[in-house]
Parts: sequence; C-alpha cells; structure tokens
Amino acid sequence: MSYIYDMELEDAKNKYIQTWGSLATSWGINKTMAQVHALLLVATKPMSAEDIMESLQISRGNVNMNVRALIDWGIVQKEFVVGERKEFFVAVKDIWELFKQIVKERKKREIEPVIKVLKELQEVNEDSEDGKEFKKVVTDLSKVTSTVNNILDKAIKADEHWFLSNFTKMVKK
Amino acid sequence: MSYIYDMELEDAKNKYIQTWGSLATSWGINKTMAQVHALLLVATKPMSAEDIMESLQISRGNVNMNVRALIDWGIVQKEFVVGERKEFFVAVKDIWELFKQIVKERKKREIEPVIKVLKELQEVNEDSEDGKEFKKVVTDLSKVTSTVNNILDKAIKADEHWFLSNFTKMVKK
DNA sequence: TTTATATTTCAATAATTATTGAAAGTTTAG
DNA sequence: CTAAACTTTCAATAATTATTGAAATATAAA
Repeated sequence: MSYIYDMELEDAKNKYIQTWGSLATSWGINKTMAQVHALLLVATKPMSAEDIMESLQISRGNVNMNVRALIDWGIVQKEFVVGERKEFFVAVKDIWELFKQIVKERKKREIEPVIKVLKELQEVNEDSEDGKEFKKVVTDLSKVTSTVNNILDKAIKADEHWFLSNFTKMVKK
Repeated sequence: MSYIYDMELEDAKNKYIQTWGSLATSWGINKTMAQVHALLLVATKPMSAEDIMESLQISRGNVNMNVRALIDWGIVQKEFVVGERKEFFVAVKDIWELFKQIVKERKKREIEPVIKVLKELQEVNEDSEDGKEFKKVVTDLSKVTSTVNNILDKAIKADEHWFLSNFTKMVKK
C-alpha cells in the first residue's frame, strides 16, 4: 500500500463528501446534512459526534442537529461500541434501502402535501367559465400527481433485483 | 353568478398560489418563481409583467428574473397580444407537458450531476480493503441512480394516456 | 449522591439567497 | 433620428436559513 495510493483514496472520499454537499443545496437539502451522510456512508467504522466534528470541521451543535435529521430520514442509525460511553453513528450501507428511504421521505415532503392541497381545492364551486377552467387545472394536476405517488409507492415496496432488472426491461419499449 | 361565489373562486386561486409558493421552498425552488407559475397557470388570459407585479405585489426586477427562469424551465411562454407593445406570458396549460418538462429539468439538475460525479469517483484505485469498500458504495450508488435516470427518460418519452393507465397497471402487481 | 461525561437546546451571529429599484440598455412609433 | 415605452441588469438591502458555542439538561460511573 503506497503513500500515493492512500492519498488518492482520501482525495476521492473528500471529493465525494464535498460534491454531495454542494449538490444537496440544489435539492433543498441542507449542505451539512448531506456531507455528514456522505462521510458516514464511506466510513469503515462507526463515528462519534467528535469524529464528525473533526472530519468536517463543524460545531458540536451542528453535528447533533444534522445527525438527528438523518436519523429522522431513516438513513443513519445509532450504534453502541463496547467500552465506550458516547454514541456512535453509522449510515445504512445497503444502497437499495437508502434509495427507498429517500424516496419515501421525499414523497412525504414533496408529493403528499401537494395531493392534500389539490384535494381541498377541488371542492371549490365551479359554475362560471372561469371556475370550470380552474377546476380543470386542479383536477389534471391531481391526476398526474396521484399517479406519480402510486408509482413511487410501488417502487418502495419493490425489491432491488426486480427494480434493477425487470423494471428496467419492462419500461423499455 | 353571485358575489359570494366569486369570492370563493378568488380565495381558492389565492390559496393555490400561496400554497405553491411555500411548498416550492422545500423543493429547492424559489418561492416567487412557483407563485408566478401558479398565477399564470390559473390565469384566463396572458399576463404582462405589470399584471404579475400587481397580483403578487413584487418588484419589476423580481418578475423579470422569475419569468425568465420559468421560460428556461420550458413551462412558461411569451405571447404577443395584438395592439400591445409589451410582452405577455402564459403558462403551458397541458399538465402532462408540464409534468414532462419538470421531470426533464429536475433530472438535469439533480440526477445528471450525480451520475457524472459517481462515474469519476469509480476511477479511484481500489487495492486496499478500504478502497474496495469505497468503490462498492460508489458502484452501487451508480447502479441505482442510472436506473432511475433511465426510467425517467422513458417517462418523458411516454404519452399521457400510456402513463396514466398502462404504466399504472403495469406497475401494479 | 456526587462528579464526570455526553447530549441537547437555542439565542446570537454568520452565510446564503431573494428582492428591490433605479440606471442602463433595447425596441418601436412617430 | 428622437422620444417614449418597455425590458434587463445589478449593487444595495432585506429576508431567510445555517451554524456556532456556551449554558442547560441528561446519563452513567464512582
């Protein structure tokens, strides 16, 4: 194992962590949250709050808030290390599981609130020409949104192999 | 057409515009951009920059920037009105077209950069145990991301009827 | 219990992102 | 061409969101 090689791996890991953080911004996800997740995903052993603070050069409070958010998303878990009093954290390493959790969470945050609002809006009185047009827009939005929601539900329930092979073939013309 | 009824429709439209704006925030999309889009989507005729300024109580510069962004996304278009010198704007009213444009744009912004980075990262030397693990994570991420990307490509090319009926049935067990 | 260790909270502050509005730039009518 | 009508730009500012760090709280060992 040469020195040069190690540097390359470290560089790759860093690039990965940094890139994830900046991409996250355009997804409406906190930069640090994405970085902490990326760090845990490529870590070879459980990390404590202090390990994370040091790796990413961020404060204790920031680590705490973002690790909690990741646990909420269901993509990071606490882990206890024998002989250690403090908490350690690990990322869910199974990428399929990760994918499903992320879909589940974004569905909940992005799609379900939309469906809820559209449903309410469909109850508006629609006798006038203007009202009919509004109702049509809302109904059409509802239809497409619900379909997407159903498809994501299926994806969440599917298993990895089915998704990666059958689904792909199925979708191909 | 009664006064009360009109109020209800106006209220519904307002609620829709406001809600869209706040939901957009959690999607990494500018609030005003979403509001302008919502406004144009339920408008019964083309709107000028001034109409939008007045409706949403925002500045001219803000309208200009956000309308431009919407045109970039391909979900709003300029329209000329006879006898009027200024520009008017309309939203793409075909919801299926809207859906496809949004998918296309988010794919480009969210998924394609990820694929690009993962591809680069797969080139890291992987002789050590640690390196192998890293490579596995990256490869797995690549696989799932590419599959999602392919599925979205198909969705963009599909037609509405196929998507709303066949795809749904197909996906059902 | 007391003490040491670890975690959480949150007000203050920093960093980022959105918005304004007026000046500069463009386009069209006369 | 010139003036008026309209659009774009962008530095200044406002609003929002993220981060810090120290105090408060919680937990476990002694």
